[in-house]
Parts: sequence; structure tokens; C-alpha cells
Amino acid sequence: MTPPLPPESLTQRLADSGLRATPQREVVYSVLLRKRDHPTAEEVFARVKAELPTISLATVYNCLETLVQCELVRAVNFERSPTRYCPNLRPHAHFHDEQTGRTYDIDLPPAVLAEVNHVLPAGFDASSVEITFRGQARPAS
Amino acid sequence: MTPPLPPESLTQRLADSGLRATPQREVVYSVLLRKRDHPTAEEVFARVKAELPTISLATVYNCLETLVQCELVRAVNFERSPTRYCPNLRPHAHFHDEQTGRTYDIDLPPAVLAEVNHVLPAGFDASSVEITFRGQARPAS
DNA sequence: CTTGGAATTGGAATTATTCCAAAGAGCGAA
DNA sequence: TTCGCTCTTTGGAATAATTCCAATTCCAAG
Repeated sequence: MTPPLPPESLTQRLADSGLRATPQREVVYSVLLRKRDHPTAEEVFARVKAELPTISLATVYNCLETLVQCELVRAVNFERSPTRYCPNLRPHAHFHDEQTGRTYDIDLPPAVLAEVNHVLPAGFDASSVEITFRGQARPAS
Repeated sequence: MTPPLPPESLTQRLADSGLRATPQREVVYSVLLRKRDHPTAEEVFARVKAELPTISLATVYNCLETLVQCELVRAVNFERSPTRYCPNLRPHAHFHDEQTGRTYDIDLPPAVLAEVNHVLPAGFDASSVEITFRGQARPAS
């Protein structure tokens, strides 16, 4: 369970990879942190434009890709729909509501993660695992 | 979450959905059964053409979609790469080898499946769950 | 036979994303 | 400060997978 990261880590994380903190990257990241509803690149683009009206969609794709590389953001794919982006770094699964299309984060206890990893036969060395539910949600919160 | 199914005839399954067994559907299905390497639609197209040289790619997409609807085949998505098709109906996860791009089926014991489903809080009703590993494989077989 | 719905076909359209070449920005060295 | 270098951004073109569509073709029932 990775703890939430302090805000200054964007610059730090980028620097660690030899990259610069630019206004575009900062705003893209802050937009993801501000509303954690798993937006698509187009949705991020729309939100970022409020602050940086001249940003281009290509740059949004670039920034998102950069954030994923730096492991500050996870890219979430559900079937063939557009990639969604998620700044939640704790181990979690995703639940995709078939009616609303909304995506929910589901925390994954380490014990379950461990058990899931045990299904791998010898010779399979996993660097990551993705668990995605699909169904109907009526979340309490 | 599909329970294991007895081997059932394509014709029967199609009929259950009010659909017809056509040569195209039969060959597409038999191609999937013959070589279970998770082919893409294009790969299926190439294989089917050996038997039905005039089939169109659109028809291959149609047939695959039909087979998925009838629950004879599973569509497997890995990130944004082309959808792959898999006639294995037992509950299983997928392991995606990062070097070779190959996909392996990993059997999922019911107990693990049950534990994974337990991570869902009240209000989340899953109709299916997808587990995908990514890493390096050196399979014994 | 005829006829209506199902299925197939080829090509155009769509969509998400990536590619590309040119312009811009920031930083360290001289 | 002024270069010069590299990293970034940008808009538009290109790509890739899939879907859409309109025109046949195929069957199976009446």
C-alpha cells in the first residue's frame, strides 16, 4: 500500500526521469487530482483548457503518457473504449458500471493480491496485475 | 464468471439465440478451436480465408461478435492492442508476456475467484471479472 | 416457387491515438 | 547576456482497429 504522495512530488518525479515540470504537465496532473472520475484524454483536454486555453490535444496525450511513465498516474482500459486516467496509486481494482459507464476504484487488500498472484504456475513472473469487474453499481458513498 | 460449459454445438448455441449456422460462422469458430493462440480478427481472417477465400473482414468481425454473444468465445483486450479471441470458456485469467506479446491462459480456482469477488463492497454487483497479468513468461509446457 | 428476414460483402466512415516537422522555452557554458 | 542544446509543445496529417452502411445473396417457411 503506497501512501498518498506529497504535492511537490510531480516536479521531483519528473526530475528523477530527467524531465522538466512544465505548466502543461502541472495542470494536467492537477486536473486528475482534482476530480478523480477516471476521465478520458478528451475530458482531461476539456478541463485543462479552462486554465490553459491554448493547450493542444497532442500535448494532453503527451503529458498523460509522461505521468504514466513516472508512475504518478495509471492508465485504465476497459474493452475498446478510450483510455481513462487515474491518479490513485494504491493497489486497486476497477469496477465498471454497465449502465452508467462510470468507473469505481475498489481497494485491493494485500492478502487478496497475494492469493491472486499464487494462481501463476512456475515460470510466470508477473510485474503487474489488473483486475476489472463489470456489472451494476449502487455505491453507498 | 462464466461457469464451465459442456462442449456444445455451435449450431445449438446459435439456434438458442435465434441465429443460423452459416459456413462463415462455422469456419470462424473451428479456426478458433483449432489453434488456441488468441488470434486477432485479422489473424482469424487470414486463417479462415484458406477455407473460404471470398470471406470478408467485416464478416469475420460479425462472426466473432456473434460467437461472443452466444458465449462460445471470449474477447480479450490488452491495453489498446487489437482484440483477441479465445474459445476457452473455463474461468481463467490471462498472462501477457511483455517480450513476446504472447497470451497465456491461467486457470482460476473457484476459491480464488470467490476471494476476489469478496473485495467488492456492498452495492457492487459484478456480472464478470477479468484478471490480466503482465510480465515475463517461461512456461514449462 | 415466392418472399421476408437473416447474413454477407466491399467500401466508406469513425474514433482514438500516434506521428511528424516546425516553432518555442529554459538552462548552462562561454 | 547570448549561444547552443535539448526538451516540449503544437497543429495537422497519418494510422489502425473497428463499425457502419447500402446493396446483394441466402434460406426457410408458407
